[in-house]
Amino acid sequence: MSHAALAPDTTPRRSRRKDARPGELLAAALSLFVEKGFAATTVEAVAARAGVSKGTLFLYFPSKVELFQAVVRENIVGRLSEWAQTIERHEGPQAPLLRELMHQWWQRIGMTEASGITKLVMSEAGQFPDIARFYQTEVIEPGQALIRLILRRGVASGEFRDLNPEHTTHGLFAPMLFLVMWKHSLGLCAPAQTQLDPSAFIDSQLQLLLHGLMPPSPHTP
Amino acid sequence: MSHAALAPDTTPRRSRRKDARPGELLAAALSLFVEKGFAATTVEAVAARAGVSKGTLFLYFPSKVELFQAVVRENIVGRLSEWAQTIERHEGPQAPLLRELMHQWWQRIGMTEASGITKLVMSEAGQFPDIARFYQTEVIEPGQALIRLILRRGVASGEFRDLNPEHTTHGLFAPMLFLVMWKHSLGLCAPAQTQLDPSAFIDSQLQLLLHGLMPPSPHTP
Amino acid sequence: MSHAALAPDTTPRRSRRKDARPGELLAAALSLFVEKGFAATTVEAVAARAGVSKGTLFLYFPSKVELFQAVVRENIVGRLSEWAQTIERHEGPQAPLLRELMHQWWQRIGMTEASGITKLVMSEAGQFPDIARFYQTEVIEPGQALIRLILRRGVASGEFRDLNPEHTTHGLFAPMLFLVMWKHSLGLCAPAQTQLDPSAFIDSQLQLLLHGLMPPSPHTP
Amino acid sequence: MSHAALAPDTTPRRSRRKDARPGELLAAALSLFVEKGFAATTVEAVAARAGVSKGTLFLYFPSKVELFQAVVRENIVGRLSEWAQTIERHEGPQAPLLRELMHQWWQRIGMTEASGITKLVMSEAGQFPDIARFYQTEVIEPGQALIRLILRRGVASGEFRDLNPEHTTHGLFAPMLFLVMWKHSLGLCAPAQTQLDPSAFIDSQLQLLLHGLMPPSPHTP
DNA sequence: GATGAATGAGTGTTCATTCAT
DNA sequence: AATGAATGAACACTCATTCAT
Repeated sequence: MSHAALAPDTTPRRSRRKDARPGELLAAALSLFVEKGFAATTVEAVAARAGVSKGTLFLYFPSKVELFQAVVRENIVGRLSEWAQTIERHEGPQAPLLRELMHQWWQRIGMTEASGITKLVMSEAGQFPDIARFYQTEVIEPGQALIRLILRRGVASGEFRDLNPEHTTHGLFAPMLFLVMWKHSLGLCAPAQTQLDPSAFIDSQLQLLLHGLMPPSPHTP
Repeated sequence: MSHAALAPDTTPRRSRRKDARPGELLAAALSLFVEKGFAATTVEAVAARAGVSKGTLFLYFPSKVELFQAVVRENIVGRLSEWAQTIERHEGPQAPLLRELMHQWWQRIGMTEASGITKLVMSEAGQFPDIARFYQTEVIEPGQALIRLILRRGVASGEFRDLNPEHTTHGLFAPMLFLVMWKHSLGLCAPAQTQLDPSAFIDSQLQLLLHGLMPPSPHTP
Repeated sequence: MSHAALAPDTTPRRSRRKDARPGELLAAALSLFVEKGFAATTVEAVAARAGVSKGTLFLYFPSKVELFQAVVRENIVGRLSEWAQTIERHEGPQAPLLRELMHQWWQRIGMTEASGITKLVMSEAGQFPDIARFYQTEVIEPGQALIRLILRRGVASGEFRDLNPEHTTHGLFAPMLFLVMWKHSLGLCAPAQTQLDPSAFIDSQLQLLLHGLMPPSPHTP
Repeated sequence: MSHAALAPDTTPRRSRRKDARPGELLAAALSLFVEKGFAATTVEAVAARAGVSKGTLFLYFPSKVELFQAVVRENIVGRLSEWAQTIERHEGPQAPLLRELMHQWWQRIGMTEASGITKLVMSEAGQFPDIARFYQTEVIEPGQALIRLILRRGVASGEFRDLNPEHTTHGLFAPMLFLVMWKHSLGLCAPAQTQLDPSAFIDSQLQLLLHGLMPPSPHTP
């Protein structure tokens, strides 16, 4: 309608929008799936939040299910590599590293919108086994591998006892999972006096776990 | 499978079925709710699995939500009152009681279909506030009250230290929640070597927690 | 179950109830149909109010429609014969008779539950043409005949002018119909200041009509 | 029936239909509501009569009740504002205005399908309080306000006596209500000789009312 | 005769999906 | 590529009617 071609803006509107579309749709879908779950999210609402029509959504994603799967895939990759580097570079005792990582997890994932992805995946995994497999492979297993690496190093240096590594790993995951689910479900309607201070909770759980990991104090007979 | 085919059909058609109906419907509802979640389960499917028509279901349960609540009462709330009695009657130190209760929980809820209900509630609480409040009121709060009672008794007798009761309660719940979510979502597709022995996991978590709860033993040099 | 046979009550319970059943059902149906209309009345509610089971109702009335028709028929007959006698016996001017009859109508029909029948018939007539015909034949036409008789007598004696009798008859019915419909529908939610004093309204309408019926005053040129 | 069969099908399939849809749906809804009443009319039947699917109806009207309200606005409320203008602009005596308006009412509402709406509301107001309140607010009260305005002006100019305005207003409505109920219920099966000429009936009722409203003429001996 | 458990065809309403434009 | 009008298969829930007991 206007003579926009004369303007210096050389990036053509159409094609830039075209490239951006899937991303805008995925972002809209992410926030709605997190907010309302899979069933209660309508494709119309996703399209509206992305500023396109319902038909356009189906141009990029052939069905609601495939949109959901694309959302999960899009938002899972590449979260762990940073921590992998931190761990690899770390020198000194492992306990402060564990403590640091768990608090970082809370700051960067647990307390942010990103924890909604975890909640989403856990909630809908039963209906979408391939999503569960995907998350298991791409997130859970690499995450557990990092933890096991720390534990192995601690055992090797004599800082930790040589306990069952599965139990310890899961024992470290359990409070994080608990916090995520609490935040996104029942915590929403828990009475005020049951409210939870997540950082303090992490601290207390870590203290228990680290104490359990420590070797029997040397001056015990 | 049995030789029953030769026997005349002795199942009474109407009057005697009436007593059995609610149970059949509750069983069908439990398995479908666990399998598909609340929103994705249709009352028609429940009725069909119970071998009756849709209308018949509404003869016994006035709505889908109340059917669900009946399922929860049947499978979970009932157990809580049993445990309340066990706790009330208990004499002696609290640590073995906690251990016993957590293993009973695993045997009677955690490892059964009923644990799917907890997963369902955590997953869909956001969309069905009625259900979330119901579960919070009828299950979570009474359950936490039982735990707090044990903790208080332990503190009173000097068996436990006087730690933050919220953290301890949540710390006891976290592994159970972890097991439930694990079993019903990601665990479904975890590789064999990551499989978890739930009883042993409960044991190890309890050991950590109980150790953390014990007062500094006076006779340690 | 009891030895009631020994008691002196010789009227057998069974048969007496049996004879009373249809009447109890009709009474229950009448009040519910008046209260809620045809569609919104359930046969279950009728049976419950009559103190019998749903199945029993269908023993006496083969369908909801036929129950409805029986209710209307049962409650229409024999209301007018009294007034017919009053009119026949009346001597003297007709105007006070009309006035007396309309106020009696309000006292005996309009303000009582009976006006619900009229409302019911008018409301459902479109769906039940034979009920409409029945009411027309059994109530409306005899009623109009009575009015026409009065008018004819008034004209014969010179008390009334010789106006179109259809218009006058309908003009006398219109305020009664208006009161009935007002009472049973919109009047229910009219604001307080629009409330209507039925007796005063009848008076004012009668005054207009009677004035219109009077012959031109003799001393007018 | 027409020669159109030879012409190519020029009815545009989608985009141009959109403008016509609401009107087609409203027309279908009007005739079905009048024919069967509110409760007995199904949205599916309305859609079918308009030649669209059930879902399409909900594209234009968010609920059955709002469809009904749109029908009322289209067919009745619109007329009221026309009359409001007529009344406002009117100069000279009020009596001919009243006469003109009542005849217009008969031509535009009373004798058309639209009068069935009034009958419907009176019949089903008890079961659908939303509809009753809506009609009361949007039709009855504005209509009465118009009548009261005319009466007030007539009293102010000395054309009318200062009678009870409620009774006079209701007295003017009563014959219209009578005609509507007559047309849509019992009149459907009244014998031929009882048939009513509505225009003449309106005339005669108006004459009575206007005569009653006139002040005692000062120059009568 | 009387019961009440059981049915199944409908209700209004929603929403993923299609397709002519 | 993008639209948005149109669809129709669900869904939870109701209720007149049936029929074995």
